Amino acid sequence: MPELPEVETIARGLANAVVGKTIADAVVSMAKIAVAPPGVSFIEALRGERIAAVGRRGKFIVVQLGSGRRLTVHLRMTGRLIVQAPEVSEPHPYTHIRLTFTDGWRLCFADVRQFGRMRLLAAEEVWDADGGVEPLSEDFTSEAFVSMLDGRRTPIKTFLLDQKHISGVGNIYACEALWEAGIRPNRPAQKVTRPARRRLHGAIRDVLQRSIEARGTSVDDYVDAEGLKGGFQNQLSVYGRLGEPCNRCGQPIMRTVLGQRGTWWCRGCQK
DNA sequence: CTGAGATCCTGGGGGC
DNA sequence: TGCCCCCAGGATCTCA
Repeated sequence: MPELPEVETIARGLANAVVGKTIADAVVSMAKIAVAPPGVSFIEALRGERIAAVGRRGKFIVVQLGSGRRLTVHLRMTGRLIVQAPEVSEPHPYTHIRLTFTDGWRLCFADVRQFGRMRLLAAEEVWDADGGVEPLSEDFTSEAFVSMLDGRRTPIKTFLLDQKHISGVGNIYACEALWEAGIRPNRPAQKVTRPARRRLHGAIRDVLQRSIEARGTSVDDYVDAEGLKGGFQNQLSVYGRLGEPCNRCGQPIMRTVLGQRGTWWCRGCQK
């Protein structure tokens, strides 16, 4: 499941690989995956577009095009972006969209479960009005986070997963940050003490930053745009570690369900 | 504001 | 061994 660190890693790799290239042609083999503004043909609009830049917003990869239009990509659980050299002939399995550049290189969007989307935006289209704060930006201050939790009765972990509040945190990093801060995932957000909120704020930033440095977490089969696995799975403290001893207190890691999501935590040191 | 439940999909795991 | 059933999971939507 690509979350902020994985999406950041992919975006950086993609920037290296495709910025400056010009799209010669696009092939869409599953229509629902490729979304365009009303009356605009996804394929026609992309022909001749130059890739100006590649960035990230929350869990979205944002491709800036020469015309001022943008392409946003959300990978959901199993989506992948693959850069292929001209000499690679066999298509990647489950490829639904393929962009071919004028130099013969290709960018493929593949997705087993078909939940991901590639969306073409009009030049001035506002698309992330509801998006939350970027947790690694300067706007995400400790004070801002502390007050965000006031009056929220929802479990703290559910709060962290809501992209309207904080953009880019998913299941893995919500679990890890709560462990690092020593907070029980089902604690109502408003009941988290102020010192604990400050610890959590630091833990979110720390865990995301460390994962970016490790090029993300490869559980299931996540790989970046260059086909490389991440390394943060070796640093996970709770996620996916049911029954294993806690690194901090030795108690076995628990798994419960919160907001219909698997949740891993330690009864010994998360209060 | 909040939570519950449905929806979208398919590979793979569990059960028999 | 083989087959069927069922479920995970991010975002979004409806309903209570």
